[in-house]
Amino acid sequence: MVTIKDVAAKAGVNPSTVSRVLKDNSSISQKTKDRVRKAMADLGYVPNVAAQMLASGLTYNVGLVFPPLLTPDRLSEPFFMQILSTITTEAKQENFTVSIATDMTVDELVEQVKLMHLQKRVDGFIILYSEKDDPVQRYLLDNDMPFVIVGAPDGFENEITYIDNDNQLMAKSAVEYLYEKGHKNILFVTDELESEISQERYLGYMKGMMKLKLDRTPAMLFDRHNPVVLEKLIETIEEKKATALIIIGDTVSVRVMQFLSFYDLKVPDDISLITFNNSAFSKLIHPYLTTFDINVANLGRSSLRRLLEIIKSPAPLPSETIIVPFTLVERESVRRLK
Amino acid sequence: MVTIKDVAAKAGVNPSTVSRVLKDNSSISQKTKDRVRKAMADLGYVPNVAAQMLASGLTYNVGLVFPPLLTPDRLSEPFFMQILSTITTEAKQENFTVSIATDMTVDELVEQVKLMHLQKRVDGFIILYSEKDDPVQRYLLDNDMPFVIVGAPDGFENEITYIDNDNQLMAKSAVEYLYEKGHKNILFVTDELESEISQERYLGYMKGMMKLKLDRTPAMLFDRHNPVVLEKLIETIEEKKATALIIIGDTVSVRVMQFLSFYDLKVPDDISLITFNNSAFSKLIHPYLTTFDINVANLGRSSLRRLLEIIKSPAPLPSETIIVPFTLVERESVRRLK
DNA sequence: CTGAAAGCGCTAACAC
DNA sequence: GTGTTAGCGCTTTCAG
Repeated sequence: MVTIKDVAAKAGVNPSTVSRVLKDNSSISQKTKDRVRKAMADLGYVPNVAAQMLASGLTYNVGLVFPPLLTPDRLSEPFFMQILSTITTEAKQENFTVSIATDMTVDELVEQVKLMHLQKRVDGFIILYSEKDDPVQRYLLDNDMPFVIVGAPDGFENEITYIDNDNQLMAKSAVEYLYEKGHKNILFVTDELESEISQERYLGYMKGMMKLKLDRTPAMLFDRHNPVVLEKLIETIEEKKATALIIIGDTVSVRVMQFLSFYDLKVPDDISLITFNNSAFSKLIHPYLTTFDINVANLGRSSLRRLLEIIKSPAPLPSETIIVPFTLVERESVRRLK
Repeated sequence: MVTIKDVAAKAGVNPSTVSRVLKDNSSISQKTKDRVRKAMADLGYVPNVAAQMLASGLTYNVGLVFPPLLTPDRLSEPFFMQILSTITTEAKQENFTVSIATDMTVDELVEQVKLMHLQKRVDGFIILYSEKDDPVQRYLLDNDMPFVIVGAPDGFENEITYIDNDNQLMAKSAVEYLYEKGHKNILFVTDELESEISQERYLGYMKGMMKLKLDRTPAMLFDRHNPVVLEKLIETIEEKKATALIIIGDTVSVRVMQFLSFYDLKVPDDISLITFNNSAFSKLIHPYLTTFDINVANLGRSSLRRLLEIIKSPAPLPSETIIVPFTLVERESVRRLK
């Protein structure tokens, strides 16, 4: 194995000089930098991270924390692989690597995170979910470990950095888009009401409807295992003469579409549909879904960038919320009303 | 930070003794082991991995290599998140962590793998795809880096350890299952013919049909962007009076189902459908799919276990192919013929 | 069965 | 600008 010493010998300098060149230290003359770099290249030198870690206390590794898998289906959402992939790619550019924490429950998750922290395996974390009173957040906060959260702020807004889309604005835009297409009787449909995402999007729907002076309806639940809820949805559609649905996400939309077909409601002929995420599901079957692209690549890139800034900053950085723009992808599920 | 020295002092022994206790070295008396362990617990000692790595050369970290994302949709398959999650969980049990390599092309991928290897960040790799003449495999082989592959053997069978299902047997079982249900005119449908998986499953179909003396049809392609291929599929179904389709996977099946509905063919009333993977897609819309569960948890566990054996073994271990059993999940897409 | 001591490869004051 | 010199925390011969 070729070490810093070999390089130093070959370049005729001291090991510490080589170390400085590695860090592109400004107090080394260009001339010796060139000489040392040449020696490195000639010898095929690659720094040993373990040694670097031990000496510097930095790991050049970040931890990526997935949501607890109580609902295993959740991980089937393409979002997670997408963001994993963009974060890893981005990290490579910065010479960082990525390690994973994933488990069934928050308790096991916090154990993993704790271990990674205590063993000094990572310099910081990116968390891919946000829950109130999350023990993982609590632990990292208590131990001054840098971290950012991808998702909707949910408490701690002033202590934690969040990276997210503007879900309210997105839902509001959905209303406006449908209105432009001639729709006025619009319903908001979701499969759960607790999450920040669902609440924010519902709020955006309300705002949009209010601004356009349209008749607002409380959020409709879609639970494929609950007949009364399903019944209620159909009733409301008829009663309100709804011509368009804003649905919480791609996956749910596919299910809703099939559900509607059981009642002979065709999308988009009888009813239009607009949704969020632009995942692989939106092009699974026809009609392909008109959907908001949440720009996962950008979410991933921003979260890693910001985390590295926090890690590298000597003084604690102020928390902030970073908003990533979205775009509307028009496909086949919305039709223009005359 | 509490170090091995603090523990040694507290327990009244030499640091090297503490180190030995950490490794559960057999030459330490039970008495001192107990004493040292108590000291560790009291002080809340956690070994510093960087120091361990540097001194021992081991990292207690494995690399997980995802397929190149030329076809980004591929990562939408729930398989990848599932196996990522089982491997990480399993690794934690063994006190290992997991790092990720994922990128757009094999060339970038091999760069990442190379870096992880040269920097000595990992002790070995698990590769989640197999391609002929894959540069990643080549590199690891050339550099004596331990690794295993999850997927179908595709060359190098004698040098590399594979973990996979028996895809031939699975497809053969599909034929037999359909036959029991009264089906005789059975077609095999896939979205691509090149991969080992698709070839193996097709071979299994052929074997099964042959054994039952049924009429075999060449593999049918399903390409949603190619009208002539689609046309051909429908023609063949009519011509052969097919009553059942064996389809390469869940995702494709959902698309095929919708395609069939355009021609007024209902599943399972007019035509039955059996498929593979048992991912979230198989319960996305009705009829829920009858599908083979490939037992991802087992694939993940076996691959990690085996990799650790290879890593820990002083002498090179013989390569082998590990077959993980599958199970059939009966749902709604196959009906019994009278 | 346990202790002593020499590193593992690199970093970071501190000199000059 | 560059060299000197202690370590970082742990492992691993080698003694005894």
